[in-house]
Order: sequence, then C-alpha cells, then structure tokens
Amino acid sequence: MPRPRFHSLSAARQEAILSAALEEFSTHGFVDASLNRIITAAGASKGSLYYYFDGKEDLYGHLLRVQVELMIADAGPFPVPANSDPDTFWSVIENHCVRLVQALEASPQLARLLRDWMSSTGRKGLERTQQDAERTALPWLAQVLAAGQTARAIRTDVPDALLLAVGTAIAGVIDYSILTGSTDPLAQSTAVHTIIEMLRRAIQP
Amino acid sequence: MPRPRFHSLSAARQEAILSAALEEFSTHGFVDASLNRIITAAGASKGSLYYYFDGKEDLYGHLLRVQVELMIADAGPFPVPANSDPDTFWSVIENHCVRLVQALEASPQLARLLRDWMSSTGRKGLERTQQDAERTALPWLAQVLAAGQTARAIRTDVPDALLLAVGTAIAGVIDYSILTGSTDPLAQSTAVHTIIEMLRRAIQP
Amino acid sequence: MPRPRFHSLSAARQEAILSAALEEFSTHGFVDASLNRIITAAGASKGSLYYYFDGKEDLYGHLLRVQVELMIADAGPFPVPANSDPDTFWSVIENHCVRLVQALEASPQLARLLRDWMSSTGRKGLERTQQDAERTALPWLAQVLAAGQTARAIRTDVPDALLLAVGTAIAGVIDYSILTGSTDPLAQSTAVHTIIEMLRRAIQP
Amino acid sequence: MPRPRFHSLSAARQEAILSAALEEFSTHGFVDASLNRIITAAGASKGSLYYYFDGKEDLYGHLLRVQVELMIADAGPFPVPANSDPDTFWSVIENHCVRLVQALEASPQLARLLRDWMSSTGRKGLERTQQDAERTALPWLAQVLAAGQTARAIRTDVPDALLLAVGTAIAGVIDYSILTGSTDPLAQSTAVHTIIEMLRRAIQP
DNA sequence: AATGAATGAGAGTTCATTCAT
DNA sequence: GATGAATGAACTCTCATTCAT
Repeated sequence: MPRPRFHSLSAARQEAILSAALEEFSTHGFVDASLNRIITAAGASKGSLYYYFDGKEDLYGHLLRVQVELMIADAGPFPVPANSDPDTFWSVIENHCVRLVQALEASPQLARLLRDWMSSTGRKGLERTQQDAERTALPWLAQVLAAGQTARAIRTDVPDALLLAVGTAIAGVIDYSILTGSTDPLAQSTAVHTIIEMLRRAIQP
Repeated sequence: MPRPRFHSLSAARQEAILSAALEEFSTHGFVDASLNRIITAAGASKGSLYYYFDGKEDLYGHLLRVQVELMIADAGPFPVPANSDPDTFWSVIENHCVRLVQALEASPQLARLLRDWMSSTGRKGLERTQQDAERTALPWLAQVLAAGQTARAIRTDVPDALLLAVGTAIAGVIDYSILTGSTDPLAQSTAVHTIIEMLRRAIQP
Repeated sequence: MPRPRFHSLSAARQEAILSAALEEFSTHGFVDASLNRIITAAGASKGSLYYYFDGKEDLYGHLLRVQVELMIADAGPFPVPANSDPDTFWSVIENHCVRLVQALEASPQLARLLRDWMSSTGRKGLERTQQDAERTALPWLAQVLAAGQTARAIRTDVPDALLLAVGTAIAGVIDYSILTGSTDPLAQSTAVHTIIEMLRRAIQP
Repeated sequence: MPRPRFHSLSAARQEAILSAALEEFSTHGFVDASLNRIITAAGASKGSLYYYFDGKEDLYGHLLRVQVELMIADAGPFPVPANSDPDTFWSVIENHCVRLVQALEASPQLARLLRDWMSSTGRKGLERTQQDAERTALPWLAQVLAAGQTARAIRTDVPDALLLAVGTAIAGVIDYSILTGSTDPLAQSTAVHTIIEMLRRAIQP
C-alpha cells in the first residue's frame, strides 16, 4: 500500500522527512539515493522510516505524488473547456504549459525529481509507482484528449495511445528546452509556444 | 581511451565477454548490472575483465558502440539525398526508420540496451559514454537535418536544437509503439508511417 | 567526526573490537592492516564495524586516541613545574620519560602502534588523524617548552619549531634504545638518563 | 639477490625504467606504489620488469642504491680528517651536511624517496632492503664516528649505537627543517649550522 | 509507537606475480 | 631473451531491510 499512518505525524516531522527525501531523490535519482542519508538529514530513525513507509519505493512514490499535487495546485486549475473551438483549446493547453513550466522553474528540485522519474520507466523496484502514476494520469489525459477531439482540435484518425505518446514526448521536449535554454520568462513562453505549435500541427486533424 | 587491447583476443573470447555483457546490461540496465554476473557468464576472471576494459563504463560504452554499429550496418546505408523534394526526403526517412525498427525487432536485447541508454541521460558514471555518443551522433544528425532543410522538407524558422529534440522524442515514440504494439511487420510499417507523418507535419515548413 | 555511537555498546563488544584492531594495526601497521581480519577476530560483521566507525582511518584514530590516553593515565600526571630551576625541570622530564618507557614496556602492542603512527607522517588516508593529533599535542608541547624556557632550562635563541623537532627526534631515540636494548628496568633508566642528558646539552641555554 | 642482468640493457631503457620507478615510488611511497603504473610510464612490459628484477622490493632497493650513490657523488667526497681538532671535524660535518641538503634540494624526488625510505623501518616486504642499507651504511658511519672520537670531537662515554641513533635522528631534523622551512640557500645554511651545533653539544665530550 | 543495532551479500576496483609461449 | 595475458584473492565500503526491544 502506498502510504501508511504517516499523516498522524506532526506536520513538522512529515515536512522534515519529505524535504530530506526530496533533496536526496532529486539529487541522486531513485537508484542512487540512500535511505541512510535521508534519515540522517531528516533526523529520523531507521525504524521510524520503515514504520511509516513500506520501503524505498513507497517513500519515493509518496513524495512524487505529493509534489505533483503541489505542482498541479500551483499551476492552477486546468479548465478543459467542454465546448470550444480549436484555437481556444490549444491556447488553454499552451497557457497551462507555461504555468507548469513556471512552477517547475520555481522548484528545481521538483523538476529534477520528475526528470528522474520520467527516465526511470521500467526500473526495477519502481513497478508499483509506475502503475499508480498510470492509473492516476491516464484517465485525466484521456479526458483532455477527448475534449480536444470534441473541439475538433485533435485528430481522430490515429489511435489514442499514439496521440498520448506523442503528447508526452513533446512535453519532454518542453522540459528539455527549459533545462538547456534561457531562464528568461519571456523566452520560455516563446519556446513553449513554438513547441506546442509543433505538437498542434502534428496531432490536429 | 575507450577500449584497450581487447581486439587481439580470439573472436570467441571477445564474443563470450560481449554477449555476457549484452545480456546483463540489457536485462538490468547500466546501474543495476553486475560485473560479477558478467564474468561468471563469460567464464572470465575478474582480473582479465579489468585487463581488457577500464571499468564498468568502458565495457558498457564499447558494447554500445559495437552494437549500434552492427545495427546501422544491418539497416543498410542511409542515403541522405543531396537534392530532392520533400516527399522523397520524408520517404527516405520513413524507409530507414522501418529498417531500423526491423533491426531492433530482430534483436530485442539491443532494443533494451538502447532503451536503457536513452533513459540514462545524466546518470553518474556514464559521463564519458554520453560525451562519446554526442560527439558521434550530433554531426550526423546535423547533416540529415541540413539535407532536409535543403530539400525544403524541414522548416528553418525554429532553432536546430529544438528540431533535433523533437525528432529524437518522436523516435522514442516509434520505439514505444513497437514495444507496446503488434509484432506484425505490416502493422509496424503502418505505425512508423503514421508517426513519421506526425513528425513531418510538426517540422515541415 | 571521529567516532559515532560506539560507546553505548557493551564494554565487552567495544573491547572485542578495539583489541582486535589493536592487534591488527600494531602487527601490520595502518596501511597493511586488514579490516576483514579485524572483524573476523572481533566476531563482528562488516556492516557493524561501519555502523560504529566511519572507516579504516576512523577506527585507527579512535584506537590511537584511547591507547594514548591510557598510556598517559598510566604514566601518571606530568607536573610541569611553574617555577623551578633547570635541574628540577630536567629531572621532571627524565622521570616522566622513564614512566612513559615503563608504560610502553608494559604494552608492546601500544609501542608498536605508536611506532607505526610516528612513521606514518603524510601517509594518504591518515590526514584527519594527523590533524587531530597535532591539534591535541602541539599546545601541550608548547606549554612544556615554555615552562622549560621560564625555568631557564631551555634556550631561547632557536626557533621553537626546531626545539620541538629535536625533542621529538630524541624521543624517537629513546624508543629506539628500549626497542633494541635491554629490558632490565635499571638499564633502561640509565639509557633514558643518558639520552635526556644529551637532549639537555643540545637545547639548554 | 639485489639486481640481475639489468645492466646489459641499453642505458636508455635502464633510465626509462628507473626514472619511472623514481617518479612512482617518490610520489606514492613503497606500499602504495603500483608496478603497473611504472611499466606503463616506462613503456616496458610486465614480464621484462620481472625478468630484470626479482620483484617490487628488488626494484625499490636498486633504485634507492643508485639514487643514494648519485647523491653522494653529487655532494662530493667526505674527507673524514684522520687527525684533526674538534672544530675542524665539526666544520667538515656541517659543510658536508650543507652540500647534502643542496643535493636534496636539487632533486625533490630523491628527497621524497629517502623520506619514504626512512619512515618505512620494519615495513613488510622491505626487510632485505633494510638489511642491505644497514650493511652498507653502518661501517661507513662507524668510521666517521671513530674519526670524531679520535679528534676528541665526540664523546666516548656513551655507547656507539646511541651516538649513531642521535646522529641519525638529528639528520632527520635537518630534513624536516628544509622540508618546512625556507628554500633560500643562506637560510638553509643557517638552519643546518644551528642544528649541527645542537648535535655537537649533545655528543661532544 | 518507535527504535536503532545488526546484518552480510555485494559492489567496483587493484594488485603483484606467474608462466606458457 | 622477452613477452603480456591471465589470475583471483583481497581490498574498502554501501546498502535496504529486519526485528527484538
């Protein structure tokens, strides 16, 4: 099970553990992260960590979930417009991407954590976390996809799985561009615009 | 230096070591691969492996290089047409992708090795291998890109780095589609066609 | 930090580990000592040693500190006389040397450990231990030196560093003489007397 | 046996091996030196090294001998005056020390090699070298000592072994002073003068 | 509820030496 | 006379996890 009775802990203790874990996982990645370093940094005991979490993967998974939720909250709601024209749809997408990029910029640790996560597909010891993420993200993505198709903003002559894969891949390009590119907000907006435009060309009808 | 006097070894010994390494690295990935298992499988001694290679990364890098070269040889030449129209250019690209896909299909181990490699960007202990690969691949990719632009098959209003990133990302989608999709050659050709068509839409002028 | 929570261990376990370490380090010296042999002799596990010590140097440094403290305690207090005449000063020095020699005689292992330590100046992997020792010993030595100069027992026309170096070197001669000479207490007293007399001649005003 | 048919090698090959060995041994000391690095640097084969030398210690011992002989030759003859007064004797000693210091200054590698050697008393694997050195140096030292005593420059009421030990220890102080002190020749002469004066006080009648 | 001591397998790497050629 | 491939034991150190208290 993902997360046990961790929540009855005082907020300070939770925060101590999670921020130590964030620091460690974002710095070394899942494989090379050391639970020993995490508990040392958090001032926690080995036993307590295993009392609150099932193990390394459980802690990683919980951290990931919490951080992603924070990021999503930070970036604000994503109003998938029920009925809209293509331009509106893509503009909503683009705006949301810009906001997400800004959220990632604000928290480089989270950005590195997500990068590690994305590149860990299939890593041994992360199977459960992968499954969980898929179960959470897929329906939501499917909903966005369906909205885009309803709005005639996304083509319907190609399997959904492929469209999602392309979308995810292009999201990776956005991350790559902000990772290697300028930190100037305006330049980043432009980059996002360019990349989303390429995505639009690729998967619009 | 990447690989020492390994080549004066009898072909059989080389083969034994490399195939053991391929099996191990493709099964567990670079980080989780065990040199102990490799030497056991290869019937080699700890010392001899270190006599022929500088270490884990050196062995991995050499294996990768050899395998990629085999795959490229297998897929046949890639005649970047000097002067051609867009349709020809994209058809060449697509055909080559299909051949590469077939090569990967024929060697699932290589496919897994490459997947591990692609997802290992920035992994500690692989810095040299990354650099080598970049030095090898970038000029070649740049040449293909330039040819596409000359043929008016690829837009020029977007930074090259972004185009390359999108291309690489879409290549990942192809890999993903053959990984999760049918093994029927025809279906695969269709998938490649669809995906390349999306790439074309995205980055043509 | 030098040594972690090693002290909450039962005295027996501490003793087991430290005496195994003393045996090993005094027999083979720091460089050639084997942690494997130590844990085997101590009946400890690899992990537990590293749970209590930061590594080889940490164990060595701790052992050294403990043993030196034992020796100092064994040899009794060293009453650097605040105001005294030269004869008194040198007699105090000589008496203390005799007592230290007896302490070393009583524990050949400690003697060998110290010999290894003294000859390890600059050895890679012992930097921290060297620094610690210097920080501990230097002020104390400086104090003795100053007392000797106040008592007009030690010359002041030569840099302190040189006086300390000569003193240390002569201490080494004492060690050498007891190492190669008789084990008869009386003969040893005589030797110490002779050597200290030479030191006195060298560095008295 | 110390050194086999090494001398039938061309001077250049000998030089290549010995200078590589000097570099390695003076940098890492005997224990941490690596034969592999030596043969790599010398461009020699593993087998040839073992063809010319009995092993690590043999190479080390030979190198030491050659270098010490060079140094002695460099410092010029040491005319132990057959019949002289104390002042002359000590002045000869001091002058020779100054010349040796200059020789060491001129070859920091040799200085480091000797330092390593001096601090390696009793090191496992160096027994033979120690014996050889003793057999060579002792008679010579005894001769100097006797000359000093004849000249009434050195006391006779103390065992020779002790006098030699003190002399050696003070030699170590000289090395220490040039190691940590100024590189200015004049300052070094002064330091040597001061230290030899202390030695003289200690062991003159 | 919470601890933290204990584990032991395993990691990658280095080494001086041997010996068949 | 000369080589260099091969060895395998030894090294220090790290790890996630367990469990008696």
